[in-house]
Amino acid sequence: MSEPFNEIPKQYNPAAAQEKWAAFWDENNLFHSQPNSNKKPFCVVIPPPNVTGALHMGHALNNTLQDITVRMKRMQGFETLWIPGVDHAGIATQAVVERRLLLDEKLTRHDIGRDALIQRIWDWKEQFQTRIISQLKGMGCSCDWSRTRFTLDEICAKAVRHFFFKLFEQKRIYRGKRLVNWDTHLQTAVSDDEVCHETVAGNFWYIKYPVIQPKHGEPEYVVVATTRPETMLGDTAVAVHPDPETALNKVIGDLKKRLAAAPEKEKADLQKELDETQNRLCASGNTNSVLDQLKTLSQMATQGRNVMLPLADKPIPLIADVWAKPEKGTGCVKITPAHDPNDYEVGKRQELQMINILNKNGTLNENAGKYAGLTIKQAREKVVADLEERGLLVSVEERIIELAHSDRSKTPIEPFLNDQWFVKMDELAQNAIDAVNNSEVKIIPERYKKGYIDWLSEKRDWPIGRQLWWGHRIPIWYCYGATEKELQKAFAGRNDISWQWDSENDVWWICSQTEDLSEDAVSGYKIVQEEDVLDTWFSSALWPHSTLGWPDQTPELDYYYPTGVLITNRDILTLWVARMVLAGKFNTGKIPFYEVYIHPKILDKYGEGMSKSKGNGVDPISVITKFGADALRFALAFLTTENQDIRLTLDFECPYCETIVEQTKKNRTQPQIVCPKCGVPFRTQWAETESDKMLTEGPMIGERFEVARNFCNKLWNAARFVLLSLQEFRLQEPQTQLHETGKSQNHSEVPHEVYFLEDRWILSRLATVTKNVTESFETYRYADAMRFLYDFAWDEFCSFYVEMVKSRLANATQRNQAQTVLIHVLNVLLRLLHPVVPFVTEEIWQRLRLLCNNIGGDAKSVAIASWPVADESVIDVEIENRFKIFQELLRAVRDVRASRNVPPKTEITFAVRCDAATATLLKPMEPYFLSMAKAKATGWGETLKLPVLSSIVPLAGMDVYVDLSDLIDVTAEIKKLEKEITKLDGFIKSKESKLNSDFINKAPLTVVEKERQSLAELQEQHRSAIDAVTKLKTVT
RNA sequence: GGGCGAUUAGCUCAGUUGGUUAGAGCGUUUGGUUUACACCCAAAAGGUCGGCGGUUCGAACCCGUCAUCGCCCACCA
Repeated sequence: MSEPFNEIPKQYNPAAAQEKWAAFWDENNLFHSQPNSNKKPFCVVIPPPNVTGALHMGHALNNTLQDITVRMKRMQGFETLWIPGVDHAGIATQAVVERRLLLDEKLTRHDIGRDALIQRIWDWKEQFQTRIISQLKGMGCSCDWSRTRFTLDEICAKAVRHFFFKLFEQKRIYRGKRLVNWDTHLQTAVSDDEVCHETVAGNFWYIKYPVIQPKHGEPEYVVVATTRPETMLGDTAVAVHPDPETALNKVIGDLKKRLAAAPEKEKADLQKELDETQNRLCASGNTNSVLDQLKTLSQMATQGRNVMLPLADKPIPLIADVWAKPEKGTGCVKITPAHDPNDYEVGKRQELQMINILNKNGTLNENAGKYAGLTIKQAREKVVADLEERGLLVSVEERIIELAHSDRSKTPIEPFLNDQWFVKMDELAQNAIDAVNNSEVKIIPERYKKGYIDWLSEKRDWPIGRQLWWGHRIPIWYCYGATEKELQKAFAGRNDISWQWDSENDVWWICSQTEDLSEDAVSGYKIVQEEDVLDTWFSSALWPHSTLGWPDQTPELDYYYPTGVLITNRDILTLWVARMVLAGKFNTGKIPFYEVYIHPKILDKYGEGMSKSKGNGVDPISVITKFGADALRFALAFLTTENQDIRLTLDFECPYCETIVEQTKKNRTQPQIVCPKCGVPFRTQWAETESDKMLTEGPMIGERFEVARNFCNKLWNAARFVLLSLQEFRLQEPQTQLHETGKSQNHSEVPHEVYFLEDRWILSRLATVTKNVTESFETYRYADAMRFLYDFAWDEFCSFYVEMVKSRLANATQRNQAQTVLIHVLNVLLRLLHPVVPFVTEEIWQRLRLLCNNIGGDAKSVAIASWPVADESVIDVEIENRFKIFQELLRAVRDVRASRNVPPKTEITFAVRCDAATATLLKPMEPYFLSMAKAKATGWGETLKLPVLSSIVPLAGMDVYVDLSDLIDVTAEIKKLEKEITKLDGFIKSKESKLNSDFINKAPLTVVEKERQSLAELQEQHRSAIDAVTKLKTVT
């Protein structure tokens, strides 16, 4: 120990403890785990953070909760393994690196090529993996760092290959067309999550499509409406509802129902909508009703009639499809299967041609005829102009439309038809549904189960390809022209190669389970690998078993799998959790984890989620620097309740003058902020330029972290008190083995009389708290556990037990026993707190261990000391109730002191009128009234010689008379008592009426009895208050 | 449009299966350097539990409904 004991600082120094104990745990390999047949396994896999950037408070929460569970399990004697790692996060990571490339060097990925880009992403990944791991270590996470994995490393790659190969062999993988969100600027597909909808001013064009050879009574045109006229070049049909009358009537019926049930506010709008829809049924003047027109068109559609697609000048079919809603627009809709997701579905149903009119860079391609080469915007203008010229434009409406934009490039998204690899979900999804439905996998809180089941129940096939460079490349090679015999010959004797014939494209798909194939693997033909990479979730779906070595039957897989619990965020319950369950079942036949705990979301002070794009994310290290890792963890755990998200109000603090600079939406993304008070600029976490980085960083502060920091310091000081006492008076041979294992195993053998009331009280409370804390942590009720610990440590241990034990420590004959209990309680408390505040507890525990040798058994760290087990035999309700009376009395006396402004050094005297039993109980506590309230008791019991001038506090079952002699203000006393009497009157009246009602017949007997007793007590209090007033009045 | 959650003291939140007078921290007020702690101690003030209706002997809690806020999913020719 570097510090001599007599120099225990008054304030806990988190930075020093963090550094020292992190190194100590590391050197002693405490968190390394290996299969051990003598112990039960407990394994947790980290939700691998994306290597896109540094961790924020959301991660801090996630990992704090995991570490709490993991540390507790380890102390409970499980062979505990927490596997760390990071995720390559395909799209997101490639995008940040590309953006950086463009920003710094004005280059695109096409300029530098695939290999160079990937190299840059690896560099990025190395940088952020290092940062992330150091953040996790800084937080105190007890991961087995020797098992750190990356979703793109060889071990994970091997698992990905095996998974893919197995799916391929079982014909669960197929290739199909799919519309992707195409970012024409970045020239990449982006996921649905990376699309944001923005409202923009747009137009709604009504366009005539001429009917080819209209018969008598048939319309000459079909009018369709669109916000995207240029896409008409890719139209392959116009749709009308097959039975518009029924459909329209159904809509009208629904609207009427909604109208009847709607709140007043919405009625006007609904009525309008209903009127408009109903108008479609009626003919006006000499024109047919909308419905009649649609009926005619619907008939024409069934006859296989065509309309002329203007500008392209080619016939396209009029089709009947339910997608065309008779209540919307003109009731007819143009179908552009290659550029609209809904139209694509129609196209598939109706077997329409799908014409892609776009190039990947967002210009029109040769399918657009004379419009080829124009940008979308140019093409739109030209198309509209041409239509107008030909008289085919009916009208234009202005309209606010929601347009999908790429989150990354902020340019509009184009739905773009692409070849895509899919995994069939039917059976796989069903297995994952079953696992949750039959509670093999338990989702906590249970309400999240529904989302999981609903999502999987759609059984939508999983598109697994991404048009990216960063990721696991799809292990498929294309071979054109070869015969199956040639393939058989090329891969003779290889069971790690499988192939299928793609009849649509006349090509062989060759899938390799292990190694990459060279282009001449099939002699006489050049084979080429698929360019696309796999969806990131394809590899993270395997995380629980791939990290343990699957597909190899490693001892780890055998021992640790299925893992214990997965602790994660709610928004990846489907994308990730569901897929882990289905992949786990598919690959190993087993579920990946028994429990899934979904924790709250971290919100900022405005109630918004933290995200990189908003800039409201906060680096946990910034909080650690200011308050310490323990405070960070403590605060987060304290806020983790079952159904409330965590709102964190964080503000900047000027590093020079400590002025609080409120974080606003405006300044939260700025690299530097000028302190409004001292005028000196300081940097924030967003500092990027050299000059900004030179500034001192202003830490983020928040009330919740202060509270937590204060708690750590309180614990530190309570321990300091114990340690100082032990330094002065070394503990003699302990009377009992209370502190040996954290369990007061021998306590019940010790006669109760040996212990003082406060000893029995604190031991009873400790047992209860141990039980409560354990139960709460085991059921992921973190906030409950924290409350138990906080209240016990602060209010019961520090404010009462430590205070009361002081006099006994000064007494040589009583000292040993007091110290024994003190050490025992502290030891158990440290263990219970250790999972949450590992550093401060280790620091204290190690110091304690040096002074009393056997507090930890064999354990050299509290991290591997045994978890306390509540000894329920010491729970003593009677003692706890008695103690409550003492506390109440003490508060009453203190209150009199405080409210009468009696100087702290002035001793006061008091007497208590109570029954004999209470008197017997309280008499021995006299010294505590003296030491804790500087109040001397002059009498206890039924008959007392009472001081004449006293403040009287009526309590349940007793009255306290505090002698104030010359300090008393009789008028004020009377006033106070009269107020009390009024209050009591109210209570008594309400109780009386309650007891005169049906209550006594219907409520359970115990409740009625309780009420009766309570009334009696109130009446007694009332009586004594009246007496007191009478007495005081005689004095005046 | 579908689903989920929230609304309790000035602020941030607890509140077990319905059962005495609804709790905590911060903030506020008062008084304090009482040999662990001013990151502290002692005490006080502060709430018709979002509105309305219902069930019940009894509702912060259960049911209905309205209002406000947030999140997720789907969709918008």
